[in-house]
Amino acid sequence: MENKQFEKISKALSDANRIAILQKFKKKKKDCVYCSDINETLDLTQPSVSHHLKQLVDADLLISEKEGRNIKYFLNDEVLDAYIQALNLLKA
Amino acid sequence: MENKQFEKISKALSDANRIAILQKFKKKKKDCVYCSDINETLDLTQPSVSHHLKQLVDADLLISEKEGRNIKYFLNDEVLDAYIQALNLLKA
DNA sequence: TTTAAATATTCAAATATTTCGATGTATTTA
DNA sequence: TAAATACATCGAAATATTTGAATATTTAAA
Repeated sequence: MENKQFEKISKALSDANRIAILQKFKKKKKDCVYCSDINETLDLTQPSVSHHLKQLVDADLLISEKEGRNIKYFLNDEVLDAYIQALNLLKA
Repeated sequence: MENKQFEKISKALSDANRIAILQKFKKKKKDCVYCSDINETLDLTQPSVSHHLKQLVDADLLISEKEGRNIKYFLNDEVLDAYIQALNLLKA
């Protein structure tokens, strides 16, 4: 993984609200989470949530999929694994 | 690992200069790196390098040890592993 | 014990990020 | 087609981060 992508992912992970978003995937026991769910959970306005989701998508940590007027998000396990691998390489 | 610590580590990892610092540990094939080495490598003034090193130490990614008027840094593998574990938990 | 070397701290400027109100766009429903 | 719903974008304010010049501190050497 390129340093630039590593930096971008780290930045995406460096905010309490975005961490909370990612943790929703674990708690839900479903593989997708809806934008509206996140809007309800976080104590932020809709534009702020939209901004945070965009950062996660731009970092490729989340994959978004349109479903009518809703948006579904999926955790991108491949990118998460690649990030973990890059971290493991630091220990070499 | 607490979310707060996870956030702090992610933030520490979200800067190109700090990533370059961490990669010096791999490249050197030695387990410690001196402050002066990093000052020579990075294209930044000494106070800026000092600031970045402080962030890595504050996030517990680096352990610092005084040696005369020099400072030696060690990579904190335990914290790196704990961070990796927290990332793996996101996939659950 | 003065001087030099290595690193830290302070302060301010530049830049980036976060947040939200207002508004725009797309899609569904009435 | 008009209204409502879900989400995105814009613009601005508040806040945080990055950077370096100046200076302080600590330790070693002369």
